[in-house]
Amino acid sequence: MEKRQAIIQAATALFGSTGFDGTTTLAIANEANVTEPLIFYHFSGKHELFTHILELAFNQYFSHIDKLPKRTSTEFQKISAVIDLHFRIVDELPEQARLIVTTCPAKLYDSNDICRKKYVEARRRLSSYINGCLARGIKKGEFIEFAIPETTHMLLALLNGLLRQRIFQLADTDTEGVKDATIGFVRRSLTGNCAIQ
Amino acid sequence: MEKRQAIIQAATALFGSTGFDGTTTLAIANEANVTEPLIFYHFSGKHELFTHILELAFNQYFSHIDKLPKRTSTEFQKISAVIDLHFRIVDELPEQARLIVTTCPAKLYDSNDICRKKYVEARRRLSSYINGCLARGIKKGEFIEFAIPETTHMLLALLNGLLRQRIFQLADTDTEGVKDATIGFVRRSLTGNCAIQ
Amino acid sequence: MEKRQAIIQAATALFGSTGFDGTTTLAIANEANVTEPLIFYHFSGKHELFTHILELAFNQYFSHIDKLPKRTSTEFQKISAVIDLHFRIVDELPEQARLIVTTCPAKLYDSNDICRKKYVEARRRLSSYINGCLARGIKKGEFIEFAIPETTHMLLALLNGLLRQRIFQLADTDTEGVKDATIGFVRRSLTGNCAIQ
Amino acid sequence: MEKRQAIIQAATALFGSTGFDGTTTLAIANEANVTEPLIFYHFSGKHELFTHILELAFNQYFSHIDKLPKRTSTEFQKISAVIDLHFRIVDELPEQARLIVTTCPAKLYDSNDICRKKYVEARRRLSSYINGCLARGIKKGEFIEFAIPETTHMLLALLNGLLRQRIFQLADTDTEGVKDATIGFVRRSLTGNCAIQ
DNA sequence: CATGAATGAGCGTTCATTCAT
DNA sequence: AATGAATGAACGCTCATTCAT
Repeated sequence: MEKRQAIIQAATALFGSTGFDGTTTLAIANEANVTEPLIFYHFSGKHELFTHILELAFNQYFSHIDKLPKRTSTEFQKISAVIDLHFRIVDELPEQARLIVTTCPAKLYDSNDICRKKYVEARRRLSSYINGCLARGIKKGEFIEFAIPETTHMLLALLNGLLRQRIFQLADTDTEGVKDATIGFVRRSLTGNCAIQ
Repeated sequence: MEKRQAIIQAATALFGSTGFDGTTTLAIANEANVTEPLIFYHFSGKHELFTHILELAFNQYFSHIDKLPKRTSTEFQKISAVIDLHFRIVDELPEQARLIVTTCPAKLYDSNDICRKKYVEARRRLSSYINGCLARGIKKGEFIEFAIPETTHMLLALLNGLLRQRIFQLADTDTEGVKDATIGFVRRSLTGNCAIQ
Repeated sequence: MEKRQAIIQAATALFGSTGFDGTTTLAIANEANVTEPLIFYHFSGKHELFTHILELAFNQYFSHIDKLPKRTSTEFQKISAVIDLHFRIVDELPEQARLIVTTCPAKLYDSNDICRKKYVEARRRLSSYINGCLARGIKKGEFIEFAIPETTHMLLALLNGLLRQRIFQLADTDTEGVKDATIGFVRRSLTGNCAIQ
Repeated sequence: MEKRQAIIQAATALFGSTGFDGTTTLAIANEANVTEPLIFYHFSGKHELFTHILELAFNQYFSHIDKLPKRTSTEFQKISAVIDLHFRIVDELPEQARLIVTTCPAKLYDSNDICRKKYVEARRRLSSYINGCLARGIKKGEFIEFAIPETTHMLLALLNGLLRQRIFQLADTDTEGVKDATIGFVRRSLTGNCAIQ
């Protein structure tokens, strides 16, 4: 049964670095140190294997989202937590994060594809969390007034962009600094408290 | 000679929707209404064709970046322009934008790949532009003081995230509103002027 | 031990409907509600399983041939019995008959194949029975004079053709009528007694 | 274009001796002295190739049936011609005849299969020809009275059986003799004229 | 007896690419 | 400039069979 795990691990790594179409079942078998037909013994095909590991990856991501704080003294602590999560997740689930950002883009135009469905689901969860924070923050007077859905939308883009940057390591800037800069940046805009903390 | 153009157009569309490995030369030929060998007459192979159209796409992007204002009364006008550019470009170069965001992720781990090189180059140009704005803005007192490279890094992520969101159309939020929300959000954080304009 | 029987039954049905090469050991296992390796426990391989059930089928056919009447008042009663047998056998051994006519044709050119051997054996038995009837019938004056081996040959073809027709159900003509028509037809030709009985 | 012919010829021979499932595309390619992918260039797949050559074979058979005499002085001349055809055809179209009798049995239970359809069509044509002869022969008084559809059915079985016997060469009896014996046998039964001619 | 896991060999098929014309 | 015919290499997948348990 550990060979099944080896297949999953190998497939996650390979799909995550060369994409679905760029990865052959033979390459997966070699990477997992098993023979090719074993992949088809444990999974009904290349596509089902992909679907399986993509679901695993997204489920881990979702469970992190679900663990985001629900009660905090300030709403910004929640925003801060969601930013922090998107920095942490790259270290905690590096293979899964890579799998998602590498394989999905070539499958996002097919609205019945599992990738698209999971992407939409992830957006929905995150969007709902952030939206709630912003609405309560404004109501409480913790945040200044701004367009809530548009700001949520923009924050989602920011989180996604940051995640991708870290995964693809396109820059060499110190990451801790970027996280702090991001949190500060967002805090100033949301709260209107322009002091550098 | 117009058949060469047809090939380029077809390849851009197909690579952009199904990725490099997910697109066959036969599919390109059919889409372009030419025969397969003609692709090899005009280009030395599938990879060279891809390289060619990817360079075309990036060059158009670069020329937009180069046209970004160099002299403006405030530095924020430049920041605003670069944000605006990343909203406009999806409408002006939809096929090219789609090509880049769809095909590159599966090729970004190979540091000799054309995708990686162009990505790095794009980052370099954008980074240098924004970095300069921030440095001058702080010096002039237009912006508050913050860590410049980290903020640049974060703004780059934001631009990239926004671009992808529009290309993949994952949400249905009104775009004009998102652009305004983004510009306002960034302005407040950079200038420390927390009034809603 | 009843699982062994289940395998034999399933294999007979499947080989008989899709042929030897068109039937997989997995399909047999599924149809028999056993696991695949059990087939190899009970039989040394797919081919041996086939050989085994083919022999069973032919042996049942042979034992019917052996039970054909040896003493009758007229020789035509024997001819009539052999015709009757080839109508009855389709109802009595439907799976076995189907197995033989479906699987053998693709194996008849290999003269060492079990199919060829059994076919030749069946011909020999039937041929010998009919040949004897005809010879004795002519001698006795019950039949008119005709070329005995050629007529035997033709009668064998007729029996085989009738058998196949019933198995494949290519026509919807009432079968009882066909049997009577056949018996009458053959009687007239053999006896020269042209009256419709 | 002659390579396409070579594929057709090789496929006809191989399908005809080892059946559809027992013949690999590689074997066909080797027999035809071409490479395997060429088969897929000329035909959309193994099955389409099979369908194509099976249709060719049946069409040749049908055109022979269509050339059967329509006006003759006696109806029995037509019956005699149809018997003669089924002896001749094995020499004239040996590969095609072999293809049909070898490959079809394993496909006859699927009523949507091309084999079944062609078999039914062949039966229809032959049946209609023979039925007409019998009806007119009885009306004219050339034939004695018997059940027409049942006799047609039986004659069809006889023709089929004779064809198969010659193709599989199960006996070594002189063929010319069998044909004469068959024609005489059938004549006596149909006409009631019991004299050996 | 019986099975879950595993495999070597080979299957039908597709791919990017070539070449004679 | 353009194509029909052709191919070497490799693909995803299935096969009959084995073996440790």
